[in-house]
Amino acid sequence: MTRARPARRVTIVDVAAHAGVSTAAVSKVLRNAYGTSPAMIERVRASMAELGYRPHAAARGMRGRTFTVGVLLDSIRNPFFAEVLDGVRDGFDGTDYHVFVGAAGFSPQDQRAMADAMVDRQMDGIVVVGPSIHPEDVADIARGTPTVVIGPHDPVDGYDAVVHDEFAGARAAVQHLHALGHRRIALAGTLGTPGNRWARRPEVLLEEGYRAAMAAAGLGEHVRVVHGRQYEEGGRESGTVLLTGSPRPTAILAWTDAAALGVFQAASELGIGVPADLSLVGYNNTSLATLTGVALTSVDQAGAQMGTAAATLLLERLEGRTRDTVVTTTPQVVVRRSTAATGTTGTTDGTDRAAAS
Amino acid sequence: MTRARPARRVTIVDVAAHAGVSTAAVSKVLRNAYGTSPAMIERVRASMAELGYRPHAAARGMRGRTFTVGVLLDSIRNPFFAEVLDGVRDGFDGTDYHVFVGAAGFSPQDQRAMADAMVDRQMDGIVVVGPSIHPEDVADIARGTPTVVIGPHDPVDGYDAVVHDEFAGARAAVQHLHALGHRRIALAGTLGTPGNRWARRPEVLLEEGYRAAMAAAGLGEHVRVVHGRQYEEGGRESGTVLLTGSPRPTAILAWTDAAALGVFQAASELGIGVPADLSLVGYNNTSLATLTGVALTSVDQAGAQMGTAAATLLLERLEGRTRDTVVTTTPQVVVRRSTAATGTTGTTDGTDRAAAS
DNA sequence: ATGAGAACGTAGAACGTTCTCCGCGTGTTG
DNA sequence: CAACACGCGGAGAACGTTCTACGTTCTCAT
Repeated sequence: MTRARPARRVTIVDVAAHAGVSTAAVSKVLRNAYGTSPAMIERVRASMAELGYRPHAAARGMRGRTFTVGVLLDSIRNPFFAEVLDGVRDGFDGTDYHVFVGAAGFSPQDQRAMADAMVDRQMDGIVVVGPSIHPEDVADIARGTPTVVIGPHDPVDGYDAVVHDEFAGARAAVQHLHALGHRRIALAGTLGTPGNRWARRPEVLLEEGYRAAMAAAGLGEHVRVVHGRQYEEGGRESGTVLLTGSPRPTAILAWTDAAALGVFQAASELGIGVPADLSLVGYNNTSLATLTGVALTSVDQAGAQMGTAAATLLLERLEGRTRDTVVTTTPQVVVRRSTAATGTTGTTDGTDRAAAS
Repeated sequence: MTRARPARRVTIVDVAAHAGVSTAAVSKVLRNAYGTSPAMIERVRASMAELGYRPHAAARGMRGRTFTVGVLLDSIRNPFFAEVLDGVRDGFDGTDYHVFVGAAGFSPQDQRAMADAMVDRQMDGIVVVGPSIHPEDVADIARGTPTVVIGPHDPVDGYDAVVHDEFAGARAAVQHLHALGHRRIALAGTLGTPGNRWARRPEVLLEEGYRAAMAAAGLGEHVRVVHGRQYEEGGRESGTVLLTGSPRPTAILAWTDAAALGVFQAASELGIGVPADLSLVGYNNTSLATLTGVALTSVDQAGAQMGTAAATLLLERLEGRTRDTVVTTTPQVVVRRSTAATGTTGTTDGTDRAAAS
């Protein structure tokens, strides 16, 4: 009513007194546990509403659940994560769980510390997105707290995973480019985060898929891979290397939309037109792909869907499932204006000298 | 050592037993409170290390602090928030506090619910970034939990604020453009989030600064303002409106980098070159500004610095300060390649017919 | 009527901290 | 030498839940 004093918190005890029942009864209503009559539920609910009761999460944490799940990632800056997060939030919508994000930074120590912080705060579940943090650490944490990993394809061990079929995604991209007549299709890849110990990271599968698809299309001799750093700068560096090399590729698949934009930048600087002289395919189909008139063709990986899947898996774990489960999502090439058929320009020099990575 | 059984948590009791002291003593060491000898501190510390003790945040929450602060924002997607968050994390670096992000979405109800969730989890402090959430709600929450608001210029009431001088920023942008010879300088602004009840939101000050600067430069008759929606789409719509109107502006100041990219897109679609036919200035100087060869001139608002300032203010509050404090950061125009002097192209038609907003 | 269950509620002990007293030694002072 | 202060450490009561036991009452077949 009046905003008055600092207003001591309304507790279960207050509600119990007001409703004329025991605290245990109130607790039961709260958790809709066994042993409550409709009449009592009604009365308690009314009291809770009237008093404006809100459960004290910390106190809950001492006994049971905190109704909190943590999403652990390296940086907010990655637009793909935004999609995943939306999916996770969606997946928990309608439940009593709240989602908090921990942006841990890139060092393994910091990431481990963040994970510990989540555990210390009695979070009920943790979603690790992107191959942050060491796999052993994940297994370690999963021993105490239900955990879902989004990204790496390594065999799970006491936790669940949501993965995307990068192998198929790379294949689809190569096929798309090959269908347009491209033969010298290069990959701007990455070696991944230093210190990362996952073996089967998304980038690894993507490269395997690329190589396999090239071989299957009879383009094995045109395989060309450059490993760059993260984000735009990495893409720009890789792009420069690829586009100043000889023979120059007519198409580049980048392992990330951001990297693709970096390649685009390198191309502009070299006076190479996209898609006239170079077809460019990104990966993840984030908002970057549609930005700024680039209209990047990109492989969609349905980040939101992956997030929702992670939420569902976590909820199942919280319900008691113990068998490790892996969910795989499938890619889809979204064609925009950064890819075009070859031969639309005279840049092709006919020679097709091979160049392996 | 051995990873062994599910490993019951190491508690203060275990540490006490191991060090041969009371739990109270351990607690004192933990909080470096009064009444401890160097010898005892040493012994307890050793035991904590050996046993791998980590404080149980939920239990702490029942009594004192949880060493947790929450950052409340609408969406992770905003790259400016990424900068702010980095600043906040920086500001808490070296302390025992951990930072968690709540992405609440755009509805006032959801934002309030998120704030409540943070309070329920006994977070020690809350940073509200961007004019999310109602001001009355903020005041309400601040009554129980130290709070810092980043963005709006409304008078504070029981909390602290970090604001940026958008008035000066807009003025600097206009001056920059005017110095390049531009006279028909338009503003692609916004009406802000619907349902938002802050009166002096950043956009409002920005528009005021724009109008004042135009007047001061004797360009009052060229003032032209369009209010669009959020992000790229909004910028694109506004850009289309402005660029198809007559007389067409030779320069546009957008209230956000994303909006500026939208304007850029609209310009491309209309065959209007940047900066040849149109000079474009963004706001916030986020990573978007450097992306994709756009090389956007933008007004830097030092997001990281704002975040750090917020952290500092919060720490001070937690130390006991009660007087409301406001920190203001100053803007700086970062010139890139989206602005150029007029007259470099023949598009100028000489007529300078006025057009008020 | 009687007893067996089911249905409904309650008491009270955790959970892991913090923090207010309280007491014990050991000087220090009048 | 009594009185007192001070430095150090401990006992134990919170904090707001959950949940296991355990009563009590009701239902219903025998």
